[in-house]
Amino acid sequence: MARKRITLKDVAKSAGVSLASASYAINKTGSLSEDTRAHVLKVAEELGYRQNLAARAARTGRTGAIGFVVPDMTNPFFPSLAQSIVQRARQNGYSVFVTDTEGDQAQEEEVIRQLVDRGVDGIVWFPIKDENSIESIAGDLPIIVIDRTVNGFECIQADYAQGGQLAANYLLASGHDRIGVIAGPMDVRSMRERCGAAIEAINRASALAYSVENAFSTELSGDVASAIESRAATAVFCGSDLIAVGVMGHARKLGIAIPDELAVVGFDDIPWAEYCTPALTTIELPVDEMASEAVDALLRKLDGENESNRRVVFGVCLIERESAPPRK
Amino acid sequence: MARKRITLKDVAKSAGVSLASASYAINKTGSLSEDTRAHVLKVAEELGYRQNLAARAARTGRTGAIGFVVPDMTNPFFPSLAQSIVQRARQNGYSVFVTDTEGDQAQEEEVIRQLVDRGVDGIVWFPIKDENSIESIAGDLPIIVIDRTVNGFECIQADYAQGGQLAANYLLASGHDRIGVIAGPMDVRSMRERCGAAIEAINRASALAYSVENAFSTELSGDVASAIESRAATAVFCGSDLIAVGVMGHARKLGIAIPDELAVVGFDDIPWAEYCTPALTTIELPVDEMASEAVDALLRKLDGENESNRRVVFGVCLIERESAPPRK
DNA sequence: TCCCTTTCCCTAAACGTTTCATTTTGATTC
DNA sequence: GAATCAAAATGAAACGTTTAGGGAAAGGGA
Repeated sequence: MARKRITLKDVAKSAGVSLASASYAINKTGSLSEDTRAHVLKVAEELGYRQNLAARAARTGRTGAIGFVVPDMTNPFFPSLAQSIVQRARQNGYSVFVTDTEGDQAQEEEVIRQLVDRGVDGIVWFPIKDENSIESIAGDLPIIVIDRTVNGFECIQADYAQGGQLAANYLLASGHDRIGVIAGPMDVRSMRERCGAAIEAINRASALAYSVENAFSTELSGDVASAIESRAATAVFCGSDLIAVGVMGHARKLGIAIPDELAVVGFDDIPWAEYCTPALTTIELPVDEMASEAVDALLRKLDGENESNRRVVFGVCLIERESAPPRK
Repeated sequence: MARKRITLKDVAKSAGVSLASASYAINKTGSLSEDTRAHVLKVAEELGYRQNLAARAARTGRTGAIGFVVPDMTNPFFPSLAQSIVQRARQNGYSVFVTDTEGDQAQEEEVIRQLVDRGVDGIVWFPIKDENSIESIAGDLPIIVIDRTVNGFECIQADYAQGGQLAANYLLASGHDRIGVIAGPMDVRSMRERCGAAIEAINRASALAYSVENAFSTELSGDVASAIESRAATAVFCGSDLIAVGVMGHARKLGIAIPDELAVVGFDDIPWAEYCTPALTTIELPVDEMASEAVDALLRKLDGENESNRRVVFGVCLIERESAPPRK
């Protein structure tokens, strides 16, 4: 059953050429006549030859694998991000090691170190925190940062500030004049940007009812809960959809009608936003594009292009659903 | 900046021993005195030596990597499954290539072939279909099947029939005597099992109102929509949570109150089930345990244990939430 | 005829490991 | 002091590739 693996040597012998020629033929490198190339390829095909990528990696120092490091796979961002990254990488002949760091920075370091050991050619990294220094472990390995901001690396992001503005302006235009902001953790930069922009816009209209902070979770802190109970706002902008879901749940428990008594706008457009009751109005990020760009940027870097410290920002848009209808 | 990578040769030289001894020391194999072993390890540490796993793989034929093949990453199953698999693998020194086949069997073959080329030591496979034959491409590579049933491989599953029964009995015990079943695609075995068991139990109580089929999706087919509109049932069991969400949405649109006029039970306990409105009563599968067992089984196989064609079945349980309260 | 290019192919070294087979070491026994 | 033996250490081959450098054959110009 387990017949021996066909090696390049077998192909070469069977085709009556040298090992080198066989290699050139397979890799379409070197100078070979069309005839021999075709002949070798045909023989390889017949024999069912498959490259041994481990050996190749040993020789070339390039594994054709990249790493994807993510703080938490259950982050609703993750699936579509991962899907796009894996697909895009595969189209270019790369495979992807996916690793979860459980939101723990020690594990994050460890994971990256392991990837380096494995000899990945590069990493797409969704860091836990914005500030970070992993040069010591990653050396000069090409790394692309996604969603967060880390100095010294190319960063792929969405225009969070634009998102906050969009949401705020939308609520203002709908006639709300008492608007609350329920932010996520303000130590992550993208959160500061989205909520900062929202608060600024709302403030300019003198419509800010309150501004509180919550974890990236549907569980609400006491502050947030009492802000809602106060009914000081007729609309809220939430720093993430998860929070928005929590807010809607709590409001329902209090008998506050959504959207009539409280309009809710989220951020991220996670897959379930569409299926909440009421369906969540939210800011959509072009996750697929971001993922593809991350891979593309990484591959470019692998090909030696040096455009370090670039920061690519993708535009976002507002998805109107039921939790915050267009006109009040 | 990019100082040369430290190789085992450097360590050996610096420690004043042969390459072989260095290797033995690092791998804790061979016969070495405790003294030299410790000394080599110390030197390696000082120099910051890191094994080149690609080279090692070339020599040993084992890469320390496994593949995880999944039909669709946006399947709500996926994140927790992936998380557990990746974690468990990492604890045992393995890294995981994650790949999405986009529900396409041609791609599935292609993906598996690529993994084989990469020299993965084994694969955890969530197949698209139950019947399947990939021996030709996978050869004698250790493979564990998860969730589906494929002959010739060890399969890790949940007790779907038990789940169907639980749901049916729960609804019957709650006093329902006209119960509908909205199945998912019946060409997947686990769906046949869960719905078959449910229908049987309901039939025994002569309470079956209707039984229709839908895709794995929140979009409802015409059949399903009209079944709901007919109001022939006071409760439905849905073959998957996604379908249940779709049903609840449609019912709401028709003004059918949930759970009062229509109780709904789902299957899978996807992450959002808890946050639906009303929160979805559903069957929970022990996803983490299944994932861990899959990895463990694979690792056992890699260690030469031969318990092929085993079928491991995990028990499930019913989670009571609001969409189908305990007593009517 | 001689020499120079070009085209094609080959030999052999290298990548960083592991591991087999062998040699060295040093203690123990006669 | 020689012989024996296990333990410890080593030399070198192997894994399946890639690739630099060289050389033979073929063609062309003088």
